[in-house]
Amino acid sequence: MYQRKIPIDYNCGLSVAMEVMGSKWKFCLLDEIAKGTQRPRDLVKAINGITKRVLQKQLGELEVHGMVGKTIYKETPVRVEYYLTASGKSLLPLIAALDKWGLDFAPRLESILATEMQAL
Amino acid sequence: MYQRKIPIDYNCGLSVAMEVMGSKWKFCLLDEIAKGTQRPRDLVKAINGITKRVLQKQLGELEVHGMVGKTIYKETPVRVEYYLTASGKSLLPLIAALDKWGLDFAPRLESILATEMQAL
DNA sequence: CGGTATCCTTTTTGATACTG
DNA sequence: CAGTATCAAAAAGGATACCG
Repeated sequence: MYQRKIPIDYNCGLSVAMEVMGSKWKFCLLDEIAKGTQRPRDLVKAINGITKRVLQKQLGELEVHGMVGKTIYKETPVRVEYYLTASGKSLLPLIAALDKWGLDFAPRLESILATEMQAL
Repeated sequence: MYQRKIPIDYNCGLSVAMEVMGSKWKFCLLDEIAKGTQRPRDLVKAINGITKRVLQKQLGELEVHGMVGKTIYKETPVRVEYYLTASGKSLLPLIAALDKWGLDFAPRLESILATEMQAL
């Protein structure tokens, strides 16, 4: 049975948003699918550092939460294509904003981390 | 020394954003500090489910990344107040958007999870 | 190829106690 | 009160093998 230590607070948007998107790969994943990468094997190649197992798990969660859907082509070997649902697409502006923020902040972060490493 | 399995890609905004904000409490934390909750003990009370230890760790990371700063008042017992830096404040619109998205999506998530539980 | 299961390692977390 | 350390428990992650 579905269990959570801390129940979701449906009156708190951040609580809901974190339930759905609170894993570090999910923004990347939706972004990549939106860009047209639809097949699992291509997603593994496209997203630096993700493994098959983790990808599979997060795609499954995104599917349960209604952010993505998939089409199965019964060829051999089988082909599967993921796509964004309407809910998933509604996150795209947010993802774009996050991406933009990250790009703006990148130089500062780089210098911060350089200093950190120097200190050690 | 500072170690990462997957180096940050400074050309990818999402990579940078996830490095800084990719823990599920950080959005909540910045939001709560922005609302005026500044002291660690109050943050623990205000944020449902967070523990002192985790709070401390994430505040430390946010501080290293330049999202928050703190003022130490040398009273007894000591009093510490966290505040948002300019960088931290620059995330507020994003947090607000995320919060709004979550509120909009809440009813749908609630019904999805209800169905999930029924199925088991 | 997509998906699942297994085994094992690494991280994260919770509870607790201690210091200034 | 804020912050750190310790230890045990839980969760997440990598590698691999197998099935349809």
